[in-house]
Amino acid sequence: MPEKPPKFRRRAEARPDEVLDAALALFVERGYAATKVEDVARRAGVSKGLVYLYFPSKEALIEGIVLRAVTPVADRAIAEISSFEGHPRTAISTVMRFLVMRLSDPQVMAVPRLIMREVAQFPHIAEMYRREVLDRVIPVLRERLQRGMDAGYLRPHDPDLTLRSVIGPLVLHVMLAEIFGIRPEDGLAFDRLVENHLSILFDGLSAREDTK
Amino acid sequence: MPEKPPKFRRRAEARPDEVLDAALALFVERGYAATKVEDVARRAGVSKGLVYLYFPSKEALIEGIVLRAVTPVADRAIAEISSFEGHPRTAISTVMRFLVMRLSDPQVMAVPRLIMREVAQFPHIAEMYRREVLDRVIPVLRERLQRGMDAGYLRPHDPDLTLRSVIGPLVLHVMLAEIFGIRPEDGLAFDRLVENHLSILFDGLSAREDTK
Amino acid sequence: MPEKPPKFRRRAEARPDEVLDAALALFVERGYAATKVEDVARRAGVSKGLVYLYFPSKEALIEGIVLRAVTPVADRAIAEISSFEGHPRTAISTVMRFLVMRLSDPQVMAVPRLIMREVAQFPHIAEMYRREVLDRVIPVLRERLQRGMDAGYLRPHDPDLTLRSVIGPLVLHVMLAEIFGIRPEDGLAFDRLVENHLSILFDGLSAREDTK
Amino acid sequence: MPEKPPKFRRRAEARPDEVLDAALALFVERGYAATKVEDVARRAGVSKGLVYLYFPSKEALIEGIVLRAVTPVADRAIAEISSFEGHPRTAISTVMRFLVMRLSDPQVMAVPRLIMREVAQFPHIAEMYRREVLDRVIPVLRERLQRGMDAGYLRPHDPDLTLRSVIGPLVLHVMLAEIFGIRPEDGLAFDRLVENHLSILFDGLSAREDTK
DNA sequence: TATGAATGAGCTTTCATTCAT
DNA sequence: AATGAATGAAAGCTCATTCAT
Repeated sequence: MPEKPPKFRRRAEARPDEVLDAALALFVERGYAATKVEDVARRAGVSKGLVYLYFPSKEALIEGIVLRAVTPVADRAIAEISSFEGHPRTAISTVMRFLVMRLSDPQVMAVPRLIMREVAQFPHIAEMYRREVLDRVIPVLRERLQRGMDAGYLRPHDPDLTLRSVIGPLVLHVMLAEIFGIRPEDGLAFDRLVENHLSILFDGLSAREDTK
Repeated sequence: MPEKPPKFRRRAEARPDEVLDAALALFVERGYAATKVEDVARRAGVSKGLVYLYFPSKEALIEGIVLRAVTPVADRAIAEISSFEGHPRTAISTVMRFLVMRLSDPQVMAVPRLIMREVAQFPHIAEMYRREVLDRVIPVLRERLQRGMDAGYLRPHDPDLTLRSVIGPLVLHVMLAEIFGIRPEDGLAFDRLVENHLSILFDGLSAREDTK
Repeated sequence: MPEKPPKFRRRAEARPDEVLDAALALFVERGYAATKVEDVARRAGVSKGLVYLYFPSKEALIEGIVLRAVTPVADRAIAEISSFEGHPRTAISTVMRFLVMRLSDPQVMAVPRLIMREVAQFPHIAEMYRREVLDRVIPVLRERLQRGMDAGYLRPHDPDLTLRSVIGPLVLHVMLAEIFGIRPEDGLAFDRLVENHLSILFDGLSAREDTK
Repeated sequence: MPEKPPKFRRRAEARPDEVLDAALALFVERGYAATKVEDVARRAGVSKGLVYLYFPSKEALIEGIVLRAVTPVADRAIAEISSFEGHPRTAISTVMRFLVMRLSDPQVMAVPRLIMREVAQFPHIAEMYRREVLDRVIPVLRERLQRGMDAGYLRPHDPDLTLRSVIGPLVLHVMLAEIFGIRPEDGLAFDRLVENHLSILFDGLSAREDTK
């Protein structure tokens, strides 16, 4: 009778994170619905029961992933936006480049990818995301646009709608790539996207009449 | 016991459409996963078996909805974009206003709402949507931007990336509203969104140096 | 490839009862907790899913069993008690003998056996049993005792407590037999129990002083 | 950081009893099935593992509770019954009043409450209860009834069946109260129950013909 | 002694799909 | 063309029990 290997390995502190890593990988790979809790457990090298020791439900896994990943990014983005004085172009450009740099790390990109694919299914998580990210980032961004307008740097506009013009293209770019597989020939090309977008955003698409 | 005759017998050909209507309503109301085929049947006033007579699977229902709704809109948008000559601002503005007018009809809006919520779950449908809509609209739009650039109406840019700047804000606006419940105080405010966006898109956000 | 036998057999009307019969048999045999819904289905010769077509949950099976079996008996007992005039001894004796006759049918006895074993676990069912049986039988019995007392047939007593003296011995007899396996050598001996009990109940256990 | 020393260290020997106390409280509160071993541990202020050090299984907890509580009562009841000479009415009345006094202590009452609710589920425990209590008390009681009959104090009857008439009402009274929530308006009213029952038991319910 | 992280068999319930009628 | 009874695979979750520490 061969020796059975020890069943246990105590790593209480690391475990929840390991489980979350496994879940993230699988959810991105095959989607939330198609992933069984047992798969997550197997991937994390633990038993099904252990997953439920740390997370009360399968849905809590997605919640945990999003919460873990998203808050720091939001914090950073807010800090970045707020810190800059002067022309908002600098602030927005910096934040956007920072975001893009972070997103270029596939490990990091996995989360927006997941959010994009699944969040709409889970009102609970959508709400959490709104609370943790959108409700914090949007006001800061809106206020920054307002200040830029008040200071005469930006043309008059509705800041609440303008922020859709600021962020929307980035969101659509990721959606096209992740959901529909439509991306530039040289990959995600985040850098080029941002440069192209910022140029349009601030200077407009129209050829200047005086330079025409 | 005399048979109570139906007042008038529905033409059989209308049936699939009625099933699709019922499915659309329910999918939007409670989501695809939470909707049972039996619910769809009941709502359409037919039996479960009949649904399967017209559609081979539950997924085929979503497919049918998207296909039915999306192709005409794409056709129309393509025609619109292509037909305009001169400054592309006119073409893009017209298409966007047309889209927005259509989307303001809740009946029509239901479909993008559904797509937004569910399409990511179904690679099959995502692919179909890409094929039927994106692969047809994107090239036309790209080419129009290219022409505008060639003709000197538009500043130099990468048309492939620029179209994200054109469409992205609209997509984000709908997402914020539908998924996260974030919308302007006066409702969806599509008109104001489009005006604000078009102004930025073509003239930029920056105050003109010469007018400063 | 051998012919697969037809999967279906349509007997919609009989099915719920067949399922209940199977459930009753198994619950009595091995207890509620130890019986899987799948076992019930197999015993009834149907699929697991069918059970859930007629009964929303496993617990609903017990509920269904009790409800089906118990209401008619309660009805009959009430009618019996109410109908008799004169000395309540006759009424009570008749009812008790009727009950005992019914209980001697193992098919019928199965239900009290089940109630005795499981009902305490299910507040929901206990409540239903109280509502359907106890709340209907107890007032009738109490009132009968009261009338017997008013008419001078019975010595003064508290009818509410007395009915425990009337019914209790029967209950204990069944409990001893079913739960603890303690029963007279000649089996359940319901008849002898009832005669013995009725004699004590009405005439007392004490030897009459005047006959001593 | 200095260790906060426990005020006094519980003697290890008290532990099993404390665990049993916790288990009893929880089993009565929410039932055996709904109580997790971990709950018991927490309530007892020990770890889950320790419970298993003292009791080999969850079922052993119930067994321990019943065993601990029931033997002394049985012993006492047996002694009481045996000790009395003369009219068995005195013996039975005394025992019954003693029982009732004990049962009025909620701490004590908890055990019959538990037995009533759960014992039927556990053949093992039912058997133990039969062995420890019923097999010891019943013969004594039966023999006492027999002696009372032989001595001419009691009318002729079958002592084996009569003891059901003696004990049954008490059992039913507790069942109605505990399982179905049916009890006299002034609470359990054990005293009144016993007086009412003893009067019927010995003197019968019928009005004496000669006093009528 | 004492802990509590870890296990995993087991069970209820759901629902898309089938097909006899 | 139409029905709806019947199927059964599939998956989330629980919790008594174990054992490395």
